[in-house]
Amino acid sequence: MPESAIRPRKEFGKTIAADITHRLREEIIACALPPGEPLRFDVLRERFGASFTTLREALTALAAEGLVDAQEQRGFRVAPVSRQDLVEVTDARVLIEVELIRRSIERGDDDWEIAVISTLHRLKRIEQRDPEHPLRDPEWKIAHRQFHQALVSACGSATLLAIRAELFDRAERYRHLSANFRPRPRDKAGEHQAIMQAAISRNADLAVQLIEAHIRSTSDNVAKYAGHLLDAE
Amino acid sequence: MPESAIRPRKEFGKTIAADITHRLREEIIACALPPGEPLRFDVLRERFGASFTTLREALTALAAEGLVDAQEQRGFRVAPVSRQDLVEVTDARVLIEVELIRRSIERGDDDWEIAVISTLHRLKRIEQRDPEHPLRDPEWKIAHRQFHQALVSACGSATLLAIRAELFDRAERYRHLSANFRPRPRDKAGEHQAIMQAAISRNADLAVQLIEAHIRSTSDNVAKYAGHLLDAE
DNA sequence: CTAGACCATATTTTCGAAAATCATACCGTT
DNA sequence: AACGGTATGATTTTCGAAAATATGGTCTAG
Repeated sequence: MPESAIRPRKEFGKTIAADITHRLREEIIACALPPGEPLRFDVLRERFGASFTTLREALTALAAEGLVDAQEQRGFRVAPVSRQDLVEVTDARVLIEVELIRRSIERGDDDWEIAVISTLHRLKRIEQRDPEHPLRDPEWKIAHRQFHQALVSACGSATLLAIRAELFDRAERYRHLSANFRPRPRDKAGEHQAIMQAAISRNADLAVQLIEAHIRSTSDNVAKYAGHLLDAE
Repeated sequence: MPESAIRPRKEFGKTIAADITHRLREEIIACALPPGEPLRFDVLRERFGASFTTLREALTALAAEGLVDAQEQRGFRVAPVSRQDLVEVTDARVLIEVELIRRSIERGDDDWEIAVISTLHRLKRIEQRDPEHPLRDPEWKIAHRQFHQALVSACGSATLLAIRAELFDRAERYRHLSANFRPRPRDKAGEHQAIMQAAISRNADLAVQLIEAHIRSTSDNVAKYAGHLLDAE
């Protein structure tokens, strides 16, 4: 297969549809496709090199995740943003993440501790490299996601983890939205370190308190520096 | 349009895909399509009279809801059931529903009270008609769903309501699974009445306690009477 | 000048054929 | 007999044309 060796067509999944779902998700989260933007098939077809129906499948999946808004007979658009939605997402994240942290701290074994410690370690390494604009570094984004994922990974519920992951994605889009206007990243490194320590030392109450503050302060920052974008919709 | 006047093709949505998504969801929840059943396109094509790609879109949407299991390159199947999944769904429902009941009781206005009272009234009316096998009566199912929906409808978060709705659907499938083996329905009418009264009188702690017991006892019944089906998978 | 009907165009939605992939049975070799 | 490779049929996945629907502009009647 000479062609696929040059530029593999399917990078993330076995099917083209799964691949495009993944790429579209990334672009929407990163606000490369801005909120509210109409997703016309002609444009998508050229950009992603797939047919109508394949794109349709991807958009349908993303609509179920809340990243795309399907308007029957009138196509799709990137899910709009709003203050209300930001509040709801933040709120839902706190409710669920707090519970999952508690369960993970209660049930986590050695592997869990190792995962928490090592993902934080990697995150800090990457931050040292370029501490200015972490959100623009794809590696930082992945490492950040993996650290937070590791924290709750021992909760024992795949169902709640899936819900948590969707909410995390939706929240990350808001972080990107405000990244261009935020003067300077606040001290996330310190917060992550404190959360890790509370978790590893099995201090559930403290970990929960820190996580909630972490989620809410991020959200507050978005509202503060991207407020004008939230009202415009 | 003579043909569509005879048998309208799209009953639930403007698009055929949305319509089929709806119909497939109903059949899966009702276990007309049994858990684990392979969903082959030839069969679906004949049964629903739609083309490959339209069916694919519907299946993709249901996969995101957790009612269908997509196995890349090897098609779709009805999501399997298991003890573990039942426990997770029950558990997640309690976590979320309890919170939403609290918020609804705190925020609910007159319209909310009226909705709770009237949906329960309708439910009781239907139960009087045929108290034996409520789950086999489509009207009872709708009324039951609407009562529980009304209870949490004033919570103020569309995001959490959407998550709740998905979990409700997944739980309802388990109820259907055990319905054929359960000797007799327990006293749901009384439970619903008590929940309504606690909610209307703004007794949040009591309402929460009753709802949790309601959800857990339903789940326990499923495990008790459909246990053999859960282990077989 | 406004409201409504009508046409032309743009866009989405649906379809079935064609390509890609998987599962199975068969065959030859060890 | 066990194993590995290969051909065959079944099934999924993808494609672009065709149908259905929405959009926007023009004309006419009131």
